[in-house]
Amino acid sequence: MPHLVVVARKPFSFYHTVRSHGWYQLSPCSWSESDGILDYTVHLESGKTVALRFGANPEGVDVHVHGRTSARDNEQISAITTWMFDLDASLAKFYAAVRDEPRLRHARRHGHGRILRSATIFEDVVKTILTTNTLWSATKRMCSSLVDLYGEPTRSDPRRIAFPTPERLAKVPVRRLQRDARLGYRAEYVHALSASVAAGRVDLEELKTNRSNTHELREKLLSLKGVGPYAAANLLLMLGRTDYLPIDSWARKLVSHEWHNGEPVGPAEVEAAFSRWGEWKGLVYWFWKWKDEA
DNA sequence: GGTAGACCTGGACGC
DNA sequence: GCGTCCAGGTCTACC
Repeated sequence: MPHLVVVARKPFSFYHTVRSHGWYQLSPCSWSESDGILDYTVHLESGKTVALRFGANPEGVDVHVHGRTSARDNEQISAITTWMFDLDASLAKFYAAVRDEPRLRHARRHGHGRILRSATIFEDVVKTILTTNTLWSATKRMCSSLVDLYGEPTRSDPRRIAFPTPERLAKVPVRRLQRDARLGYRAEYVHALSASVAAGRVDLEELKTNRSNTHELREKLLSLKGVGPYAAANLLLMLGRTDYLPIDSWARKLVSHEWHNGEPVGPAEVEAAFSRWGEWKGLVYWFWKWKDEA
């Protein structure tokens, strides 16, 4: 079983990066709290599907690979690991910006600032669409259904399944996505996105290295059906762009209890609460220690 | 540009 | 167990 160590820029916390948001609960991720192990299955450019086991390492991330891989596969696995855990991220400016904020005193100590990603932007966009207008339990169910029904299993263990490729999902009729995966009206969005990516009309992976300003990137995300202001801001954060707030009902609830005595608030109040943090407001919101959890 | 209604599902609640 | 209501973002049609 090949074993890789992928080096992280310090400070880095494997645990807090995995737990940075709910992605670790979404298939094909599987997290063991007691062991501190994140299992993940991924489809490689070589056509192989491999099961990966991520764990903490003093230098960064330990990766155990189940299955035979070539040197080139291992290079891709290292790159995927670096991307998923944002190991190259430099957070010094963020820590400097929040140094005097009591509610973010924990940020540097915990290595906060990284947000767990999937191997591909396609997977993250689909998962984000599945978080909209629904309960978290339904998001988990829809995600598991997509993986179980249309994902690619590894050769050695049929229970280890990678997230379906755009090509695979593009071949599934919308009605089946609605009926079998029970995506509801989101089935149209997922199908259209998959078809566009599979046909080469939309290149999501280039967003990983896109140097455009955040506004242009946001416009590109908003052009995808099913991606609105909340989903775009969420995806921007995952892309390392921290100047938009993912304002959903949860954000409004937190801000309401933090600064408005539980009175209902709208997007304007959420914006106002974090506007002073400028380019960092997305990260500040994400890692803010709320009154209720203090 | 702003707003209302539809979209679909799961959970809570009342009967 | 069944029916009803509501919450959850985004899209489309309309003003």
